[in-house]
Amino acid sequence: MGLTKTDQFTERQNEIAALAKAIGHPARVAIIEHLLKENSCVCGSIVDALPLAQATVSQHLKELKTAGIIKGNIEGTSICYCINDVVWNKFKGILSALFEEYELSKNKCC
Amino acid sequence: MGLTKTDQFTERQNEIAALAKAIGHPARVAIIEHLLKENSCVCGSIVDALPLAQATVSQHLKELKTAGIIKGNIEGTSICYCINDVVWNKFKGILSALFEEYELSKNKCC
DNA sequence: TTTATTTATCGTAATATTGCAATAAATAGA
DNA sequence: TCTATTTATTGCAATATTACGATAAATAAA
Repeated sequence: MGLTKTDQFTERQNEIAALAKAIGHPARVAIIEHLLKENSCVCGSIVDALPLAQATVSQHLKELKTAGIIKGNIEGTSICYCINDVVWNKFKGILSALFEEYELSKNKCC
Repeated sequence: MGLTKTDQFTERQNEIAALAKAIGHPARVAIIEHLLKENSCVCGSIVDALPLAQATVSQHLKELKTAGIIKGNIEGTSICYCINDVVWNKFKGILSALFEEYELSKNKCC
């Protein structure tokens, strides 16, 4: 119990869920927004921008990285984070398709 | 500890996170997909379509309802569930804006 | 080499989520 | 009223998430 039955769902369902879950926390949304806005995406600037401890931010960055949404490049002592183009576009595509399905469905019963 | 600092983030960040979190589980993605596909959206048909116990499905439905993504109409002994048009479109809009921001950002540094 | 800077990891506590069986609640129909 | 059907809720166990201080690891600079 307490364990999601991943193998019982389709790959697409698990994929959407994993990506959505990754941005399912305000801190991680804030990180994404920051990466979209700022020129610099050095880890430290993200930590400064968030109202959380460095360790906590690092943990959120790790989750986004695990989901594939962001990637980091080592730059001396610091790390430059940014959105992962491929995954981000895939995410966009998958969600667009989902929203598109809704437009096409005419069976609104309530 | 262990409690998300909701008040430290913007309304938009919390909004995106809450909606994303709601579809951040394969079972709930499956429910959404089912509602998009099926004519009937009676609760029982959703339970039959998912590889989970009735109580578990009911719990997932409650979460989607709490997030506002779906709504249910009582129809005799059963309940007819469907996507909440207003919230779904809002979700679409918010995410489209987020993806749009990425298109416009030219500061890909890694 | 030593020190400072930057980021990741560990350990821990509090809380949340997932899942199910059992049971309750609510209504339709006999 | 009694029974069957349908959905929600309760109670519980297992696991996951969130948060932070302390500390480790890795590199730059003195």
